[in-house]
Parts: sequence; C-alpha cells; structure tokens
Amino acid sequence: MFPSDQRSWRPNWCAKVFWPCTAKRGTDMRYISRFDEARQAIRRVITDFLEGAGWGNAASLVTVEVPTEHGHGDLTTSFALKIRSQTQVAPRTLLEKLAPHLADLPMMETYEIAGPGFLNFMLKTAWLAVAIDEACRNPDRYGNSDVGGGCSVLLEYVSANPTGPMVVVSGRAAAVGDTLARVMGAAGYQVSREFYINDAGKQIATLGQALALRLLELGQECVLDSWPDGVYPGEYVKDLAHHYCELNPTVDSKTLGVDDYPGLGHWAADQIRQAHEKTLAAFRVIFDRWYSERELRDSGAPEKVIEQLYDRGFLVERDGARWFTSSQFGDDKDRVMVRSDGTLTYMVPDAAYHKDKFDRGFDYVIDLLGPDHHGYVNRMRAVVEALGYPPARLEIIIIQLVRLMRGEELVRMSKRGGTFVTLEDLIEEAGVDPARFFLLERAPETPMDFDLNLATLKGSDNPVYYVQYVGARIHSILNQWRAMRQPTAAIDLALLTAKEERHLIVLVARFPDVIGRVALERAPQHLPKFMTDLAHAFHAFYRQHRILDAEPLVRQARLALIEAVLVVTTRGLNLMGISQPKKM
RNA sequence: GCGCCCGUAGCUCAGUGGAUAGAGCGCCUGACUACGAAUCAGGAGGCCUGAGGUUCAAAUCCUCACGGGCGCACCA
Repeated sequence: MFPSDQRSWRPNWCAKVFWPCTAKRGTDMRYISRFDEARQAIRRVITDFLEGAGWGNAASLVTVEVPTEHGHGDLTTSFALKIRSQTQVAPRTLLEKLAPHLADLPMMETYEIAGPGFLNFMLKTAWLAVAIDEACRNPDRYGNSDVGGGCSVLLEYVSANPTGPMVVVSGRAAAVGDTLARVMGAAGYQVSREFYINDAGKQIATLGQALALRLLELGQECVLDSWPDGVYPGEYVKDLAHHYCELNPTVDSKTLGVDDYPGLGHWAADQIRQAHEKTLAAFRVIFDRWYSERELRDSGAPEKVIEQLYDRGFLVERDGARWFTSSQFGDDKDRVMVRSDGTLTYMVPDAAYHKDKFDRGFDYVIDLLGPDHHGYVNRMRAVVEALGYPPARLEIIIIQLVRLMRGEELVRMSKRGGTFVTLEDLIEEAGVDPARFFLLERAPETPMDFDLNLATLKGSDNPVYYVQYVGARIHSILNQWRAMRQPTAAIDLALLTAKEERHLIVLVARFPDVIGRVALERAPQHLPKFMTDLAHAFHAFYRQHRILDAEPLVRQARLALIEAVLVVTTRGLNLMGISQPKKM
C-alpha cells in the first residue's frame, strides 16, 4: 500500500502532487543531504516543542522550506502562522518561546523572527561546506538520494507511430521522458523506459498502401495524378520504396493489391521504427524495451482484457457492439471495445498494455502522452480502475504542443501536406545540447514556442552555453593549476567567507534536493533553472575573486570549491542529456 | 455545445498557500594591460486577464466570466 493509493482521485492528473513513497529498499544506506539534515533537525526541535506544549496534533503542519526570496535565510518556516487557529497564540510570541531551543543545533548560525510570524534560519557556512567535500569525493554520485525509496517505475514516452518521421513534439517528449528517467534513477527509483510501437491495425495497412502506390510509380516511372485521402503522402515513403526495390528487385508493383498492404506496411513500419531508434539515439535517448503492439495482439492479451471486463460486469452490449462502461469511472461516456463487426477498437490493445504494465509489478506507471491524447486520460484511468488496479498509480503527463518559430515567424508544419519539421531537422539545425535545454526549460504541460533563431545562436544569448561555459572555465583553471606543479596545501573550507563563495556553497549543497524535487514532482524544468542560477553564481564569483593568484591556503579552498561546482554542472547537464565540453 | 491545457515584464517563460512576484531575450548605463568578456555590475519595464469566494495570508485553492490552444468517432 502506497501513500498515493489513499490520494483522492484527481481530475487534474498533472503531476503536481508531492507525495512521498514508502521506502522499500536502501534505508540502511540512506544518504542525507546537508539541507535535508538541517530541515529534519529543525523540524524535530519544533515538533518536540509543540508536543511539549500540548499541540502535538499540529506537528504535521510544520514544514521547513527554502525561501523564494533572498534575504529570508537559507531555510524558513511559517508554521507558527499556520497553526495559529489551533494554538490561539500569537505567532511571534510562540516563536519567542521556541527559538532558544534551536540555538543548540550544530548547523545553526543565527535565526530571526520576521514579518508576521516567519522564522528564518542562517546555517553555518562551514557546516554546509561539507557538501563541497562530498561532491569532490563522489563526482559520479553527488546529488543522488533515495527519495524514491527503491520504488519501481515504468516510464513510457515518445511512442510515436511508425508511420512517419518524428515531429518536434516527440522530441519534447523524448527530452522530458529521458531526463525524468535519468533524474528519477539518481533519486533512488528503479526506472524502466519503454517505447510502445503501434505497429498493428489499420494504419499499418494504410502505410502499406502508400508504399504500394509509390512502388507503382517507381515501376511505371510515372507520378500518380491523384492520391487517396488519408494515405500517407510524405516523401519518406518514396525513399522506402527505393529501398524496398533494392531488396526485392523482382517485385512486380502492378500485381500488388489490398492483400499485400499489411505485409508491406509491416515492413515499412519496421524500417521507420529503426529510423526512430537511430534518431532518438542521436538525441541521446535510449529505451530498455520497444514494446510491440503486434506481439501483444498475437499473444491474445486483448481478448483476455475483454473477457476480464465482461466478467467484472463492465462490458455491455448495445447496438450490436460491446461497450466498456467507463462513464462509471469518471469518463465522459462509455467506449466501444468490440465493434458490431466483431473487430476490436484501438483501445483494447492499449488496455491490455496497461494491464501488462501493472502485472509486471511496477509501483508507478507513468505515461507521457502527446497533446492530442488528453481526451484519452480518463478512459485509460477507467480501464485501470475497472481491472482492479489503483488508478492513482497511473500518472499521465501530457506533453503540450511545441510551436516552431523563427523570430516572429511561425514555422508551418502540415502533416496532411506531407511537410514536416522533424526531430532530425531540429537536431541538425539547433544541435542536441541547445535543443534539449530549450525543451526542458518549460513545464511539460505548458504549450511552448521554440525559437530556432535563439537556439541556433552560438553566443551568450543561448542559455545552454552560459551553463556549459562554467565547466569550460573551471577545466581551464584546473589545467593551469596542474601545470603550475605547486605543492598542494591542506584544504580549509572555513576560508570561504565571501558572499559569492557562500552562495556557491549553498547551491552545491542544495543540488541533491533539486534532483529529489524534480523526481518527486516529475518536473524537469527545475533543473535548467537551477543550473542557470548556479552558472550565474559562479560567473559572479569568478569576476570578483582570483583563484590561482590567491594566497596558497585560500587558493586551495577555492580550488576545492570550483571542483565541486564542476561536479555539479557536469552531473546536472548529464542528467539533462547535455554535454559538458572541456573547451568551447 | 462538452472536456482538458494555458493566460504573469515588450517577447519566451519560471514561481513549493507565505514576506518587496523572478529569469532569459530585447532596451539603457557602466566594467578587461585580468586564471577564458560565450563574462560581470547596475537601470528602466507588472492592476499576475477580470469578478466574486475560502484563508491570518492567494499569481497559487474554489466558482463564474473573458481570451488563446487542443481534443471530443463502432478512426488510430
């Protein structure tokens, strides 16, 4: 039983809910970040105090947070305001009594009571600076945590139809899904990544028809005057036709008929799927499993789902068809599962696929779907619930539209006309690093404009270079330091007292929390934001302070500091699937 | 008509019920005889679409408008 099971069924399925997962594994080796440790220690003092005063039931309202504003401490809590109605004590009076208990905490530098009843904490710099040491010692692991508690999660994303090239919104899903997978892995989830291939059904036959017509054109060296509606007209089918002829030189295109369409379609779909895999690999997105709808169908799983729904009484016959009574689970209307001609609707294999996901024992099942699928959310939840699985464990994130712009001008995409801007085009024009950064900057469910002019810029206008430049500068400094062949002094991080240095220490210490937050909220956009903040803090430090020219003990401390910053930028970029160049 | 997403600086967007709402781009002023100026310091720019409600506290939660986008098949 997981906490999310008790969560009320939310029509707003966007993953804004912040819930913990009961730890299953890894509790012995629990890593606690500096910020987590401070938070827990402060919270414990406060709850002990409240219990002592007879307000123990208010303890759940005590939260210790990173403030939004600078100047409100490293951590802050507003619990005194929140529990006022229960205690009937003026918040500031309560805090005056509580505060002395906090002074003894080992990480506490100062605290202040502010505003109507906030309590702000400044942590000891040297205590936070332990994070610098942790980062330098664990360059490949720093930032990891076990907030995921070892829970297993299946992420399905992209799942583009193998009937044509991938469009840019698939690229967004790829960037978001891949980054979530990387981050959740770092945060202690056991992640599996899946791509579901719709390689069955009518669309495959239609693809086969398109191929057959292109083969006919090739064979007769002509161009057809009319093209049937809804049959993929894109240029890519011509390329497939050429390839097909090379492999099958004896094919007689004039004899191809309806019976040949499925076979041709399967061949074409497989070619396109392989192209998808190649493009995604170039985008640094890899999957653990490519799940074939066709194999699912061959296994008989769809029919089993029909039976199961029927046995449970959720399938009724009406107008000669069999309907799933999804409306009793919150869907707008019932859905046809078996048409009056006996064939299955596309929904059935999808239902079987989701059943299979849960049967494989995943604690969480996360789907990233395209913007044209949001009408589909309720019915898939309905299926999950009807089959007896907790619907809250199916999380669906809708990846919203990407509009491509060139400055002010909208880049038109027309699927019907067969003209695309494909993910491949985007990679070629913008490059993987800027493309991924831009696609990750925005919340997945927000429609976004992608300005190709901005992404293509090589200069300072491009935020990804701003972040990468940090690492390049640090590499350069560290190389020069090694070339100096100076004796290494002992590291005394207490020498890092300037405000720019402190800011960097705080950010390095906060990195594990950022990873945890991205994982728990399924909100990748916080990562580029954090990286930009870190880059800004580093560049400000760098302009203000000398490193190699500093007095030896200070130099040694600053070298440790920038090494830790390098660890964080490199890891942070890596979690976004973005490179950290040593030179730019 | 019904459902979903979005509405925050000129533009693109962040924002965890909390304090003076932030960033990037664009605009204006300054800063290299310097470990990398792809940088830094500063400035201007806001009725958070509107109206009610809940709350000690609302950009954030609820209701209703308005505006933009996308879905609403015995298609996949």
